Amino acid sequence: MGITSHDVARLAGVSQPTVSRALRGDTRVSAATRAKVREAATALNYVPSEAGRSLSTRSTRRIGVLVTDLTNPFYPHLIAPLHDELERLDNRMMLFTERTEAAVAADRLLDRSIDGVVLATVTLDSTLPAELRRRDLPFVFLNREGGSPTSDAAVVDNRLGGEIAARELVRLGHRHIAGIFGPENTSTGRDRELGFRLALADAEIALRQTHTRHGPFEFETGAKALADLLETTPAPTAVFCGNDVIALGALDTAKRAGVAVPDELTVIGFDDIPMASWAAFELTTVHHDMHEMARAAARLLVDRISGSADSAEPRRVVLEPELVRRGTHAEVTSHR
Amino acid sequence: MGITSHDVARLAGVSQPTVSRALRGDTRVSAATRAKVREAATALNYVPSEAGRSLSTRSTRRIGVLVTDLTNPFYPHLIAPLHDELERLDNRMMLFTERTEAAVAADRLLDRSIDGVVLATVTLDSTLPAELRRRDLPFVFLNREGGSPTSDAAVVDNRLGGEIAARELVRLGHRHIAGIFGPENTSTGRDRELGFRLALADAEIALRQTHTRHGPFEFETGAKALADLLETTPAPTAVFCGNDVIALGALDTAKRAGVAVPDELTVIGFDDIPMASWAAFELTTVHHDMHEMARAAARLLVDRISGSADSAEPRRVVLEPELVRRGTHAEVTSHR
DNA sequence: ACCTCCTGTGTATACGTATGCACATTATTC
DNA sequence: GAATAATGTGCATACGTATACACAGGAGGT
Repeated sequence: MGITSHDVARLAGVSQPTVSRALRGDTRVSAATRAKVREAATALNYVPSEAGRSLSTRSTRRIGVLVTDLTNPFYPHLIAPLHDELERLDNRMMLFTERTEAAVAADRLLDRSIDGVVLATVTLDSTLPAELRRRDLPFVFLNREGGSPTSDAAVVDNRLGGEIAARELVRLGHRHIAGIFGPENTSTGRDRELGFRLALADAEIALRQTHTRHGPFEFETGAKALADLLETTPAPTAVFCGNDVIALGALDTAKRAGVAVPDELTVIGFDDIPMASWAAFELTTVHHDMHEMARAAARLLVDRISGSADSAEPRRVVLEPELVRRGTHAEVTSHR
Repeated sequence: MGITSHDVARLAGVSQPTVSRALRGDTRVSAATRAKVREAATALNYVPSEAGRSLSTRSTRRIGVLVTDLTNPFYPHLIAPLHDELERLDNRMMLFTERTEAAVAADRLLDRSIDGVVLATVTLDSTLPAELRRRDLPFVFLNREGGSPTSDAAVVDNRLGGEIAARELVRLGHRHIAGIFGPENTSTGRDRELGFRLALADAEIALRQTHTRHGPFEFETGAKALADLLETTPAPTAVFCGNDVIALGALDTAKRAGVAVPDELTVIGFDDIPMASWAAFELTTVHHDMHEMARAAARLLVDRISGSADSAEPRRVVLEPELVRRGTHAEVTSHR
């Protein structure tokens, strides 16, 4: 059935350990033997068994990636570069898309089939980070952070991003401002809202309770929330959305309701996913380098696993956001 | 470090094999012993080693999924239900997003770390299916098929889908018709084009060479191709796109070029991804049940692996497409 | 009381690779 | 030319789990 190193050894006329050494580039093996072994291995189409190797080396070169919802257009743009960087570092990616993140999932992570975990959609109240730490399974936060600050993480300066959005709205003369924020139990949701509120407060602009909504970072959140907000008086002239996907939902509702963007309503998003620049949207948004963030997370984790980040203090990579002005923002023309 | 079944055995005062039997629900183990073992396992937070189990059982309950590009909005909607169905069948998903699909990738698949493969972006000329068959690694085609017809597959009736699109354009009175098709070396690209051409021919409408483009199933393909097509004379009054993502690219160009859809140009897509129904697009498209297709692929593969599809002939699940009329189609009003 | 059968558990071993250690062979040194 | 060092390879074993098989002990039958 499966070709093993013993088969290769027999054909090459050497012992099994010599096969292992020859193929792994052990310098103590002679050139002649190495050639013989390589030849035999090729002839038999030998591929080393991953399970055997893992059992022996106690390392799998496999990384678990936890995401709640793949169909959210945001995550693929995080996962793709993450995958590529992990491959570059000679690790394979194992994707877990769990709605639950419960104890059930934990066993999947703790069966020693992965060397570490990338947490991309953790909530602030999740017990998973603590559990992983307790079991000595290395992990890194990507995009979102957990409650405990003593972990490796690759994130954006979300608070600054919120401030940037707020300052732009102020600059454009908006006074009736609304916010459709992400979940309060995520670091991204919380920090973007915090920065936004602080900068508005600095400009002495109130963010009314009635102009505030929260929800998951999904299209439907923006769609429903804006429908609500359009009913309020005074109607907001601008709305800041917790991320681009929410903003796209808001734009959808605006279009259906016949509200002109940006003439009657300014919309600002967060993330600058590729769709934001499509002609159908031309979304003004807070940009950051998602690819670099994902790659940084991969590097942090692999460093941690290899121990070159030797039980050192946690390392954080924080990216700078910046505003990208496109077509969904405008100065206030008339407001009563 | 890691807790093993030996540790559990010692604590429970039994032998290691008894631990294995007790935890796996072997009926020959007494209730009392089972309880003791369970208790010890819980106390120690024991999680069985995946590598040890795989080595012993020669099965990993892990499925490889091959996709070229995750950031293409189409694939997440295939991968999400695939993941869920695999989990439901007690298998884990291992994602491989390879630009290459070369021999490099093959070793990843052949190291016995997966029990089977879902091929979601195979080309007709790929040698991978033959290689997998040669190594006795079960696989299933999802969405696209390879050249060899003797494999399990879950696909759409793409030819019928192409015919449906063509008939609709004919019905609407279009005579100057264009096509932006997918790659000719994919079954989806080829069959949709074939069906489209056949149905047009039935209506005695010519599809001019100058009104035909091919390219990867990407946004840019549609965007660039439509820019080209708008330069031709007579300009097409309708364009059929190989899939929705291409169609969205075409809509993007139409919008930028000031071409009114559907008044001046009818656009029809394929797949009916969720974005197609967004207000920004309202894309008329050929719908099929992507979720069911993905789930079917998962079931076919798992059946094949478990051997209940005992070396039987290949099984194909073919889904029926149907037209969904939204806002990007219209009758021809004036044409010279 | 003997034999048989069944139930439950332990013993031995397989799965495939990697590595510490011993050892044989050859090269090096004085 | 003998002692020593360097080089290359094999032997034994570990990694953690699952399973074929042996076997002890008790139940049931006559």
